[in-house]
Amino acid sequence: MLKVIVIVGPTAVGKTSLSVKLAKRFNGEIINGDSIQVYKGLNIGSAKVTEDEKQGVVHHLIDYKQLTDRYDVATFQKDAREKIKEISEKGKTAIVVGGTGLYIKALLYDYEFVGNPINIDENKYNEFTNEQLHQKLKELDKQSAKAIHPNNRKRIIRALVMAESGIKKSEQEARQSGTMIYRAKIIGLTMDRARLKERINQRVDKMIEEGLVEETNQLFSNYSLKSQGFTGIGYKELIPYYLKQKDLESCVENIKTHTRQFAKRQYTWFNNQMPVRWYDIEDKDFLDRIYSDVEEFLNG
RNA sequence: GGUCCGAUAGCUCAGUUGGUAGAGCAGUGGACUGAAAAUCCACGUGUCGCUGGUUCAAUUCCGGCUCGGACCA
Repeated sequence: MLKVIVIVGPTAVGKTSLSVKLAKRFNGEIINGDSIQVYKGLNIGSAKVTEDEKQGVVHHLIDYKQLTDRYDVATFQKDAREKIKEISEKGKTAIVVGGTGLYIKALLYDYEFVGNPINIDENKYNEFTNEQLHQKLKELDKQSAKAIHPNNRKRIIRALVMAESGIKKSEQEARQSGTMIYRAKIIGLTMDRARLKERINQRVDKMIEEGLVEETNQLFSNYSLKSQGFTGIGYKELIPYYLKQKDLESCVENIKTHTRQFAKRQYTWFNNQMPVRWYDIEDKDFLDRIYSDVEEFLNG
């Protein structure tokens, strides 16, 4: 099994900075594990590493998709696994860093996505209520229907489409063992929640100062507002401002709120879905502890 | 100075024909297998501004006060 170092944690906690430090110290290359930073052009709002911050460290799976491209877990899983292989073969350390829980989990575990991504035409289901769709799924894939809440329309439809195409979601999942296919050292970065909030607010204000509005105005005038990349926090909230439907202040307030809520969901995921070893960045010796733990991991 | 309106959850507000109250948002916890920065679920006790009075009982009715806001001077 290949070894991989993984850095996770809520947004704004400092994953990027740690990743570069580790890469430099342990001869590593970084693989982005973040669903929004893969997009070209989403720089300020996605808090993407700058050239300066990279300090010469090689970064993968960043800036490699057009805004209008679709992107999904399966693509990430495939591409990231390739990168881990390549980096390992060079004798270097693969460091995955990102906040997208599902992506990281699908990468590390034996999640299996068969076939090609299905184009889902949601309009096809417009005339049905949640209850009706759920009922329909119950007939085609009872297991999945049980696992998905009736109000979670998006997931019900996904499972429905899969069942109709001949691959039951529940069966696809049953084939998996639920074990990791890498030897992973999962580092979780954390800090006091109240102070993280404060930090998030400051970071959003800084993004505005650094020209997030200019960045988005540019992008919005060049790409469809429905582009997948614009579902990212920091972008979708500024669309109403771009369309002159809302004032800037309230849009910025929304960015802050959504970022906080996102951070909370990230905690829920990383606390409950993966074996994360947490390090509090406010402990004076957290870096040293990480260094020695990583060293032990790489030598062990 | 006078008149009127408002004061209820962190915020915006609803409500109680008198029997101590509930929505949205925020917040907290949780779920998560092809859009995941997405999607979804659960959780609502707060001196009902303060103070007197009427009443078996007042957040609700009456008086005074305080603080907002509007209007008149």
